Amino acid sequence: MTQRNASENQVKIMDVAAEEFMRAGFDATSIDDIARNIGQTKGFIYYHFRSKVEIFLAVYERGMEMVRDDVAPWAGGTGTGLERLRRMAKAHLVHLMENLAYHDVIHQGIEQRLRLRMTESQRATLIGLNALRDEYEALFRGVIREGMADGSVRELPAAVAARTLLGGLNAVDIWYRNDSGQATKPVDDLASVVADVLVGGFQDKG
Amino acid sequence: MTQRNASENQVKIMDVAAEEFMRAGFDATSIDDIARNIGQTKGFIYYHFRSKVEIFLAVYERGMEMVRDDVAPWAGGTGTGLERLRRMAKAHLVHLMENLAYHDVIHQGIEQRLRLRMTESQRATLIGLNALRDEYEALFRGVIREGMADGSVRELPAAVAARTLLGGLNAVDIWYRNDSGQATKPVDDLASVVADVLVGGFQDKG
DNA sequence: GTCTATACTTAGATAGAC
DNA sequence: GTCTATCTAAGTATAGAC
Repeated sequence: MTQRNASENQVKIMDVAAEEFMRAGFDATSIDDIARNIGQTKGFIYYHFRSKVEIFLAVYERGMEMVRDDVAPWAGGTGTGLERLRRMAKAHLVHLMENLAYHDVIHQGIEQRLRLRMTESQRATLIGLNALRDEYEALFRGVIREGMADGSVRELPAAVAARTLLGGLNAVDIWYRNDSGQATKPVDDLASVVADVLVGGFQDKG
Repeated sequence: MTQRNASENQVKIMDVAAEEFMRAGFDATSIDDIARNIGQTKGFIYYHFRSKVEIFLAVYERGMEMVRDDVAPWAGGTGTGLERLRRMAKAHLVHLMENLAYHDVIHQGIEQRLRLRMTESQRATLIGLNALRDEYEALFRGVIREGMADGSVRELPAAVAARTLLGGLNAVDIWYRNDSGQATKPVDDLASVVADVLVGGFQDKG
């Protein structure tokens, strides 16, 4: 399913499924759990999706497309590579904090463990999603390289650096939800602090 | 089980279980899978552990104790707070790369999803492990604060900064294993690059 | 389109043989 | 101490009613 085609009911199922996958993990979430949380039954779910894995993949795709659409514009625009990198990092963090469940599913998807239990066609879908993910990572690699070219970013291996940055950004989904004390801190302030720590290491101090 | 008391067979089970948990995740790993990989049967496992959750918790504990024992010495010693923080980050990374499976289980444990399906006594064990984890995090917070005091680390909220750093360090376990091209790069070099990116953002540039 | 009833599979855990 | 046989529960998926 491309997200453009998703019906209203499918989106409802994805939203609830994302929350449940975050709460208990993919395996421990039953189709009945998802149905119950919508106030429907199994049959409703199976009418809209072929299997639990399909729901997971749809959530993963939807999440990736949403964050990419939010962050991609910041790769362009004015300023040095470093400045744009910081804007991208912050936009990613704000999106993550406001769509925790989707990001948690992306995180689970990246871990690739489900891959082992997929059918051939589901695996093909996952490969497509991995491409989407690579494309997103490439957005960061590109801006890092532009920063090295304009002298704002110090010399470093762009691929490793991009993964380190994205890993640090995504890891926020682990503790952000677990710490209600932190959650009261305004999203924007918290995103700034984390973005500064993570992007600061890219700066050329020469 | 405290790790001091672990028998040879228990360690063998933990080592194999950690690999399987990494490969397929906790839920999708059966006791039979673990037994088969040791060349034994279910009965062998259940003689040494009461349940699958107990194995998971034991692996989590063992992993946390191992990394703490490796990293803690670097919190002390000579140099500024920033220099010591970098040594800790690098030691953490090297340990992670050389004990991927244990770190992957720690990562799963931190996500707290299993908590929902635990007995009271297992939950109590998990709370103890969370304390161990907090203690480890405090090691980083402490050195960050020392760095702010000696002027090597810029002013920032230590708690958020420590979590951001540790999140970035731990996220390496996601891609390190998935990229055989990177894995050929010497562990030490890769650890240096990642540590520099992550700790660089702490530096006081004033 | 949605619900109910059910078939089927998998795997955690235990009892008892050896 | 380890193995084999078995009980049991849970949950995916489907068929067919409405």
